[in-house]
Amino acid sequence: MEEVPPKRPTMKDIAREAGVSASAVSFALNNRAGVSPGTRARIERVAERLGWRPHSAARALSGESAGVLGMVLARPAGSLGVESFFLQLMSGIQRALAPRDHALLFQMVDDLDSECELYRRWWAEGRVDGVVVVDPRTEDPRPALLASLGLPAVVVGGMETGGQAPPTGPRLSNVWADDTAAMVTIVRHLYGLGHRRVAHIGGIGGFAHTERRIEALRAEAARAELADARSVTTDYTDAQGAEAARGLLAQTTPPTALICDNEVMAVAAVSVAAERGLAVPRDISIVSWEDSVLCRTLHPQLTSLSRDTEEFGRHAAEALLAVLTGGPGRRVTVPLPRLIPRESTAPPPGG
Amino acid sequence: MEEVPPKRPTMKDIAREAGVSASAVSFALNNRAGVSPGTRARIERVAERLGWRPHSAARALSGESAGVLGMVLARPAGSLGVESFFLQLMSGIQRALAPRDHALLFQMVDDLDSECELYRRWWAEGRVDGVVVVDPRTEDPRPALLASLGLPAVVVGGMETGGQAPPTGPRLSNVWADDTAAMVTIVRHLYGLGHRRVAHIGGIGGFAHTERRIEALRAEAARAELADARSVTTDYTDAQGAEAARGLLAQTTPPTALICDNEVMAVAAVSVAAERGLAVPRDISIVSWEDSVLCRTLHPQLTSLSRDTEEFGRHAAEALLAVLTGGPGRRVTVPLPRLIPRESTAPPPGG
DNA sequence: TCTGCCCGGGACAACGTTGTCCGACAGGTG
DNA sequence: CACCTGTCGGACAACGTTGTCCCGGGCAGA
Repeated sequence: MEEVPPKRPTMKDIAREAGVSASAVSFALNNRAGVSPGTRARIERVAERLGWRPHSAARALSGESAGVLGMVLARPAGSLGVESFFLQLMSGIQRALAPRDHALLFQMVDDLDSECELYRRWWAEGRVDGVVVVDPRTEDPRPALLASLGLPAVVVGGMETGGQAPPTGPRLSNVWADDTAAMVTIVRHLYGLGHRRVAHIGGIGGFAHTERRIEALRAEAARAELADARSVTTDYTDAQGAEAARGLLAQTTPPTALICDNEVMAVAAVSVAAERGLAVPRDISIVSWEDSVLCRTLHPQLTSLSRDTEEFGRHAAEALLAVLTGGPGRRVTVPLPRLIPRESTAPPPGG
Repeated sequence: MEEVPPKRPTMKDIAREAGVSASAVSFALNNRAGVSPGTRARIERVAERLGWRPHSAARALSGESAGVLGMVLARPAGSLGVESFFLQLMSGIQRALAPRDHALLFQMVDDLDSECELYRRWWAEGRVDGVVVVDPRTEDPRPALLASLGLPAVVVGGMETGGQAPPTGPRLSNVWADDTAAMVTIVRHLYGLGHRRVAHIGGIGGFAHTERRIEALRAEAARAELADARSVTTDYTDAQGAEAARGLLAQTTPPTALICDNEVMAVAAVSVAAERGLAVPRDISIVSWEDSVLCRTLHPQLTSLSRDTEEFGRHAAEALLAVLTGGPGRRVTVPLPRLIPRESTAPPPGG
């Protein structure tokens, strides 16, 4: 029974022990001039011994940064997939944040409106110094909202479509992956194997990266003279992935290869193929845009696009911290993902 | 170019507009007596119009709660699986927290030591009001540490082993699932199908729930006179899951059924079976302790133990909030998970 | 009409930091 | 010996909120 309530040490405690004033302690511990080396050392020693750390609320209140970044994930209730993407992204963000003494406030909400509402609340409550915005859309209200609130942000996943100017700003950075180039890589891999009818099971329509991939497939198909390279949008779930696969494979001249925007839908597509008596990769090839344990564990192992998502998160955190310290908004492009050919892609039947 | 820096409204602003003092505003907005109904209404109207929200740091500083709960996930770098468990748990926690105006500070670290270090830091910085502790171990330093810091906590996943007293305390609650009963359910399902040689690919040794499941299998096997019901511990990854499955299936009298502590290892086990020419469920039955999209999407679909993880998270949040408001530490048992028989379990060969 | 009481509401301290200002004291110089 | 300059360090306000204290006015009872 530890009934003694442990008191966290404050600067006042340090000042008392070191025989100086509170301001001297503040100067010493913030490495500011105005304190003799001897006193500074003594103060630092006492602080160390007492295990002192600055009280985050007090620091935030006196104008310093709160030391907290926010990240909101808008997902309709109950539609949590098994994508490892977000957990890995967060892992990367935090690995960059931890040494800089910043923490991550994370919240999931149901939709975009709630997300915007939450940004307003966080701003009004002074909770966060900046936010990480994910799942950018082609028509996205968030950058404008955050700019109007003066809340620094980094958009993860790029935002431009067509020739539009990239939405960076004085307090907005942008970290993105080159989906267009990635799609070209995939299509050429399939083309090289002999495929001429390729279809794409995409993610959520209106998401910037979904639209970019659709556009990239269309352009590359036109260039390579592929027939009817169509894209279908889904909500990333296995159910809609399966439904999309069924629709595509039921056509009179079905595609010989499917590109799936995440691994969950790729697995669903494999199941649908089996259900229709099609063997992978003999009768149909399947590519997953996301690599994960799953893709390597399953049989057949899935040909996947592999990117370093943790690294992605690290870049995002760095970009946001740079904006926080007053730097200009910048645009970072992460390395192009690699295509890892495995067992699920092969020449098409009769090819 | 919005160059005007938007100012967040403070109580002072409200006081000025309403023609009262700051303390009157505080009284009115906190529903405390001492303000006439008319003045109260006027103040509330102004606050509403200005979109005022209490500044979290100021509130925290003046002795009120910070409105932040913390959750640490200790995972060795790069061992993030595709388990949807934690994301769903967090989702549930937040759904309970949001209406109570609490936020969740989330951080991932490499190991248990870093986790303890982080609790110390959070405490010293006054960052959190309480923490959610996951992955409890049989020998766990965290409850004692948190108690010594006076930091309220809820342990998710139960902690007792054997007849030990459940570690609840004045500021410690405990939300757990009855793994023993769940294991009994699984074993009886398999026994009913005719299986007499069952093995268990468990999670991380030393984790309380792993040890509980191991013990439960041993006890139930003894009762039902099953031969050699052995358990193997792993790190939850596909790699170790596969290795464990290989080891078990290579025995001279291999088991006819495998119980896997998560879905990733269950999938790995299916692959290993295929690799050895064994068909699921004809030659070997496989049960996954975790249900997810994956288990329903794969072929054969996996017989799984299904629990409402979001509900689990909600219970955890409620229990922690109860402790925060001064309630006694309590022990909550979540509903027993249901076993969902699918295609991966069937009578054993020759059974 | 005077005394006592209750109640609305204002002034002020407190929380733990940071930042500004200014006094004290040491050293060197005229 | 007096003066100036530079540095060390203390006193104090500020941040936005909550909590305590107290004052003044209205009302009831004597």
